[in-house]
Amino acid sequence: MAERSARIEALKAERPDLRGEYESEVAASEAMRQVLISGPFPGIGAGHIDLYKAFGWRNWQLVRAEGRIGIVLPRAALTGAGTEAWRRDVLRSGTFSDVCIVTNTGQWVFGGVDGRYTIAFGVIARASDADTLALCGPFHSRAEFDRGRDALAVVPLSEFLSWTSTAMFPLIPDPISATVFRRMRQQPEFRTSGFRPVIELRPVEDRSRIDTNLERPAGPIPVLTGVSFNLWNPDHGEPYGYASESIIDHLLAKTIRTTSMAKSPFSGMSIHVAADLPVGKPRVAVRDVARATDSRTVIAALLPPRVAVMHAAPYLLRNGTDESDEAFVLGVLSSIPFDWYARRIVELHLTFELLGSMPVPAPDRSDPRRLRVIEIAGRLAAVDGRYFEWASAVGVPVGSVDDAEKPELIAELDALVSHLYGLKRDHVAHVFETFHRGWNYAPRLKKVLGYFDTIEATA
DNA sequence: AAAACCTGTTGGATCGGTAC
DNA sequence: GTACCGATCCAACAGGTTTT
Repeated sequence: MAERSARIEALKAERPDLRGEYESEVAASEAMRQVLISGPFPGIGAGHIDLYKAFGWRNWQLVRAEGRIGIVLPRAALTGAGTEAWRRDVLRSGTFSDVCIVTNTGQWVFGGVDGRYTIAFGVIARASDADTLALCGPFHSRAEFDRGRDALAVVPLSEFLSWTSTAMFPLIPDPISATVFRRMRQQPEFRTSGFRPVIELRPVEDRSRIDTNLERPAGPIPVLTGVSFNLWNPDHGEPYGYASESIIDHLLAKTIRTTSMAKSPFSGMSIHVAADLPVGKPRVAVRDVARATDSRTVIAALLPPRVAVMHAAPYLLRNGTDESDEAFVLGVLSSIPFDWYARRIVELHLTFELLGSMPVPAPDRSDPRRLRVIEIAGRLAAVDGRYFEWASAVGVPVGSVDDAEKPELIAELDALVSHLYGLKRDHVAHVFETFHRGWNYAPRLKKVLGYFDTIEATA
C-alpha cells in the first residue's frame, strides 16, 4: 500500500505527460457513465455502470411482440443487483425461454478471456403467454455442453420469483437439481432462525485499534478474519491482528449506542456491561469471501470467547435462542446439503442477503434428529477447555472427538441434515455427485447413505 | 527448468441507503 | 449533516499444477 502511494507520487513528479493522459481517460469514462446513467436503463446505477447492462436493456427494447433474440452476457447479468430491474421487466412481458450457462474453463468458449468467467447464452422472448423459464449449465467443456444442453430444468415463473428477492438465476444444471432445490426451499429461511449475521470490526474505521504485527501481539484479544478458521477448526490460520483490552470498551460503547436503533441487529437487546457482549462468549462466525467453485463455499466455525472478528468474518448474533440452537445452526451450515444449496446462488461473497434467503430446517424441539445434530455439532465444535461453559449448556463434553470418529460424525451429520430437508436417498446421491467438480465423493457418500438408511428406518 | 495457468484468498476503497 | 452499515468492485498474492 505504502509502496504504491510512493510510486504514484514519484510518477506525478517524473511523468507529467502521463497525468494528462490519465485525466482524459477519467473524463472519457465519466462521460460514458453519464450517457448510460441518463439512458432508458432502469436500475443500472446499482453497482458499477457497466456496458453489458445497457446492452441487455437495449436488445430487449428492440424485441417486438412475440419476437425473440439470442444474447450473450456475463453471468452477473442474471444475478447482479444492477440488472434486477431488467430481469423483472423481461419476466413481466416475456421470459428467458432458454438460458445456458458456460464456464470458460481452459478458455473453451472465448480465447483470451479468463477461464474463471461464467457466461450466459440466453434466449429471451417477448411472449404474452409465457409462464415458465428454462435453464441449464454451467458447462465446463464442449463435451459437457453437448451432453447436457437439451436437459433443461423448466421452472414456473411464479416459483422462480419466489426463490430469491432479486430474481437471480441459481445454477441449476439439470432437472434433478431443480427437484432438490425445490425440496430444500420448503424449509423456512435462515433470516427467521433467530440468528443474524453482524460485522464487528471494519478495516478503515477500526484500523487504529488493531495491530496487524503478528510477531509481537499488541494485546490479549486476537482479531480474526476469514482464513483464521475453517470447518470444525477455530484455529485454522493466522489472525488478522491483535487488539488491546480497550477494544472491548469500544465494542461495548458502539453496541449500546445501536441498541436504540430500530434497524440494528442489537435493537432492543439488553446490553449494559462487557459481559453482555457477544465477544465474551463462543459464537459462530462465517467466512464472507466464498465462491461456488471453491472446495467448500459456506465455512463456519464456533469461535472461542474473547476473540474479535473482521468484516470478512461476520458472526451470527444470537437473539432469543440458546446454545443448543447455536449448535444446531452450526451443524446445518457445516453440512454438505446446505453448502450444495449455497453453491447454487453464491458468486464471490456469502452476502447477508444470500445467507438470509437460504433454507434451514426448523424441526420440532424434541425431534430426535434435531437432538442428534446438536449433540454432534456440539461435540465437534467444543474442541477444548475454552468452550467448557458453552459445552455444558449444550450438554456435551469438550475435546471428545478423535481423528477416527470425526469423519463418522461429519457423515452422520450430512445424513441427518439431508433427512431434515426431506431429501430422498437418490437426492442425497445427486447432491454429492454435483457438489464439486472432480472431487472424490464416493467413500464419503457411502458412509452418509449408510447413516441415512438407519435414520430412514427408525423415523 | 521455466513459463503459464489455475485455485483460493486477501485488504481495502468506495458507493448508496437509512436512521438518528 | 453524521454515523452506521451492507454491497460491490479492484488489485493483487501465494502456492500448486500443467504446459512448453
